[in-house]
Amino acid sequence: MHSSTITPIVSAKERLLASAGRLFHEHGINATGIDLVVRNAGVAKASLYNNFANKEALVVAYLEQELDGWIRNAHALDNPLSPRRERVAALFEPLARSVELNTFHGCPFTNAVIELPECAAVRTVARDYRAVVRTHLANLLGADTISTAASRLVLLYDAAITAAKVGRDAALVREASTMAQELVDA
Amino acid sequence: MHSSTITPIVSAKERLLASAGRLFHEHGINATGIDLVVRNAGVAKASLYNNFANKEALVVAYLEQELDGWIRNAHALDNPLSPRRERVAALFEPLARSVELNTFHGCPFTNAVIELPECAAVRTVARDYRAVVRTHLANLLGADTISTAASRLVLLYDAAITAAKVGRDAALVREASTMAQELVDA
DNA sequence: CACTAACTATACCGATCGGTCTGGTAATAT
DNA sequence: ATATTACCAGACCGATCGGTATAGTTAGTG
Repeated sequence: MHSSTITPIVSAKERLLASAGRLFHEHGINATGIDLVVRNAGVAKASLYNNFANKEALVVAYLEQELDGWIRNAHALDNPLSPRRERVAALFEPLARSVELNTFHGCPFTNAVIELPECAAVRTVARDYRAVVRTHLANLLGADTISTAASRLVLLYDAAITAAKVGRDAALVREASTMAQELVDA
Repeated sequence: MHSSTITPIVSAKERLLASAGRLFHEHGINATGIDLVVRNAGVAKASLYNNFANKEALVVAYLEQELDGWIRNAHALDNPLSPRRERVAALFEPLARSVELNTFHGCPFTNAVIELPECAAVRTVARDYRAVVRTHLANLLGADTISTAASRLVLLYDAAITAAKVGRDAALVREASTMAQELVDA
């Protein structure tokens, strides 16, 4: 097989995921109807249901895409040769910036858990995401990582996101960054 | 005037707010339809629209009620004569407990901001809430409060809530509590 | 060529949403 | 006695939701 059909330059599935990624993240999952996702993707409604069982499956695929994006972004921002405090700052500073630009729409996983509190599949991806963040932050601390320190970094990252989303306070985000930097330097 | 009508033991408005408080908080705002709120309150639908302009007004009233509740609860938990670290613990520990009991449904204000991201009135109450929390935590730090320390306590409280809601991790909530206790003791 | 597979376009479905309207009851105020 | 006020019960409305069905198009494959 390996892509037997040439089909459009990008497949309907890819267009749908791109559309869902934009709309779900910017306007929320419940506020984004299937029809809008389809129209925005420039795709037929049937193509959605050929590629995804239902809206929930699309949401899960969207979240998995976001998780993948988080990982790639975190690696792109990270320079393992830099001092630890700079590696921390590189992770937090874009958050503060997007608050200032009013482009921050919250953590996709937190948002999804709150919007669909009874959806087990959403909780699963959210759990995966949190494990990934924890691992990334632990690596950043180095081989001598104490479990407690990694937990504290996770908490500060959580805090920064809430300060950004609900508080819309870039200074508060930077204060969280400062705390995290103090932590990794200790 | 001052309560000229004796009417039912509790007014329709009170019953509606009690119903909305339970349902919005436990199942989410968007997932809770008007009809359910009305039925659960044991009240006529018209009574809802006699007391509130629309669902959004009911949501705002619900949030104002939650803010009032937060303040009263915070004062009830707080003993100004206790050491600072104990006063901090008293605020965080119930959070950890409710995670263990699986009764934690998240911060009503954060949830509302995420569920209704374009509702200005919701953002206003959320802002009020955050100001109240900050003031309470600053008082807890004492008269010699540095602004930075109060910000850090706010961040740790935000962190504990996310750890509780998304992570469902009571240990993580207690780690946030420990960080906050270290902060107020310094 | 015939076949299949992915796709588009759109009509349609039942359910549910927020909100309105009608009509009736009970108690207070004048 | 009569208005007024607060309430209840429930039919009803248009809009929108997630999801299905129909029918036709396009392009690569044996």
